[in-house]
Amino acid sequence: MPELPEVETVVRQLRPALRGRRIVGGAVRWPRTVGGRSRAFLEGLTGAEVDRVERRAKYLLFHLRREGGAALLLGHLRMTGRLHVEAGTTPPGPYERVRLELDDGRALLFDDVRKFGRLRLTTEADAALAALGPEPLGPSFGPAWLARALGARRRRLKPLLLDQRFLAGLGNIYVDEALHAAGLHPLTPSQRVGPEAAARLARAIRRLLARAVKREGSSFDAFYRTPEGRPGGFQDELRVYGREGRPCRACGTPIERFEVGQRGTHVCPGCQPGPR
DNA sequence: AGTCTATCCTGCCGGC
DNA sequence: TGCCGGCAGGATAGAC
Repeated sequence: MPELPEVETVVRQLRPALRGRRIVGGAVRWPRTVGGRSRAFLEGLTGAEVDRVERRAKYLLFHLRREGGAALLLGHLRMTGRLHVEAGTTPPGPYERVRLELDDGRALLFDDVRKFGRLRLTTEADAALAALGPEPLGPSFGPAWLARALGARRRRLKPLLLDQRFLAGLGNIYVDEALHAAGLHPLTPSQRVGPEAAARLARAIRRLLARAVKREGSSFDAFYRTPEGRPGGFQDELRVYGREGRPCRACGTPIERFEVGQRGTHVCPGCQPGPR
């Protein structure tokens, strides 16, 4: 599933192909992907020039220059979304939901098997962006911030770390991996995590994400591919996610899987002693 | 304030 | 072999 490292990979690969390009037309094959108003969506985009391509949490930000002023095309891949640039003559695949034609004869394609992904035309003041927590690879996140933030909440670690308003960019895979790397159990109440453990967790999160970006993300199933069509490489380095019943690479204890907040959760009982 | 449930979707897998 | 129920999962809304 696309989380921060996967989205960062997509942004990095799309950036050179899109910067300076003008959108000359397009087609919406599944209106809900763009919020239901396909006509307004395409009219708002046609003629716009892509200024910058950036990432914020798991969102892709396409900053646009238009005659009527600046705008923002906001993308979210959710579970199975895929954005890639292909020749404009590429026939639509079975899961193509949106296509934006570019002035160089190519096209930006949005494929999405499960149709949860979204493209939305908005502005930089979008409420969804304003509500996000800090970037785990950014300057405001670190051991001190995390220790204070965990103490200020009374929630179990896993749902809290998945909450994008608390910290933006982690998903199910990297939360499980970060908690294992820090030796923390997902059910631990956040206010019971001391400064030392919080520092360990903060460092684990940064190290993990940076490494995963380097490996172009994790391709755990058939869904995630980079825009250039390659699978990521970080799945080879996963220590708990998807490894139920197999021995922990650190201590040999079989990895266990259970539900936390309706999420498949993986722990090593040896490395991550339970709370209480 | 925090937790739980349902919703959106489809492909895939296990059971029969 | 084939049908079918259940599951996975990011974000969000609403109930408790």
